[in-house]
Amino acid sequence: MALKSIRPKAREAIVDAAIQLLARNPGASMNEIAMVAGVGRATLYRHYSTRDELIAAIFEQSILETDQAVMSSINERMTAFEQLDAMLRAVIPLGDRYHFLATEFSTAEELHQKYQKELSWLADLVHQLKLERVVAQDVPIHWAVAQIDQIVWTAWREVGEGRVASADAPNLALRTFTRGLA
Amino acid sequence: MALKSIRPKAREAIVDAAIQLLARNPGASMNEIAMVAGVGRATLYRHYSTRDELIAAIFEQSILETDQAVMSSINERMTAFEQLDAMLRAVIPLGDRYHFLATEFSTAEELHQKYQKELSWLADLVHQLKLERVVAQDVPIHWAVAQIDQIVWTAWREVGEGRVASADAPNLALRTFTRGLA
DNA sequence: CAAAAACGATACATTAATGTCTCACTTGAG
DNA sequence: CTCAAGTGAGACATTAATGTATCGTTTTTG
Repeated sequence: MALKSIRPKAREAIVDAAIQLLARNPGASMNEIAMVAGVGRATLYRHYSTRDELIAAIFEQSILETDQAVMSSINERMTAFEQLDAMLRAVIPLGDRYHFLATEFSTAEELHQKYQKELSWLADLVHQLKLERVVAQDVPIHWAVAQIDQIVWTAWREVGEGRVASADAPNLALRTFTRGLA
Repeated sequence: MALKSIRPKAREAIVDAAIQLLARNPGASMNEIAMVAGVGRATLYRHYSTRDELIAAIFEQSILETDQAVMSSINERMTAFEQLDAMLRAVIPLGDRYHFLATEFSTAEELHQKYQKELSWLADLVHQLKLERVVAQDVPIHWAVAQIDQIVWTAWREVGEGRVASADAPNLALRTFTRGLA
């Protein structure tokens, strides 16, 4: 027999599969997740002994990855507009992870705080964008944050389904955010 | 004893409760729905003998209500832009129903066709908006449709949570769609 | 007021998912 | 090669939700 499943960090495969499934369908079962991860259900439970634990891990990893992607793509000398641009380019390829955060699964306190921290970072960015007159003064912060979330998620999905080229997506997203569809 | 539950069309109360719950949490149980509807679980099953049947009913009612709301608010003499404006004003108060459609629960064939019909109506509107140069030519149709969905849903939620006045929401939505947040 | 219809409450069977456990097998490190 | 750790498969108990059925009560209708 030729190649059976190599075993390159089962945990990664599990987390990836879980993000992929749960971002689209929050009710996906442990069984489905294990199958998509190419792993036995027992193995899944060996790594994450409950569903909540798995979700918490995903949540944490999603925060980590998006945070790293964003932070390594921006620097202090950029304007807020440039940061928004860079952030979109960095985050759209991680759209599933990003959206997982936005739909906010977990109710665990510790994770909720990390999530709030991410949110307040976004709110700060929007605040800066207002100072730079990229965003109008009378736009509610929550509204702007919600728009960013949805634009990232939509961009990711459209790229994934082949309706938008991955190179075009960040431009389309940025433009939609600032100037709408006109 | 004073007033016990009057019985004004249990079906309406059930459908309303189901839309309200399922729009936010697609995994809501029949028990929760019955409780929110102020109705015994048995009564719920008397009206809708399976969960799928209930969801189909909600789906149909959501299409009906949004369709009526839109159609009675527009007419042939309006420009596409005016129709978009009227449509947003009519549909934002029905945001939960609208979003229920957008997340597309049911896989039943008949309902799927009705849904596709709604979608193609939207796509036509976007097409007209392009002719009127309200939407740029190079914006993908799916992108525009997704933006409309999300803007309606966000507007409804922000109004529901008291962060935006209901009178302001349609303006904010329309403006975000056409000119972005600038 | 009286019959019929709808209701709430409750018990029950069925199903699907969660979480636990065991056992035989594969892989990798020493 | 050998042994320990990790794995897949599957049996099993537990739990939660679904769907069915019954019974006494309330509401409606005529």
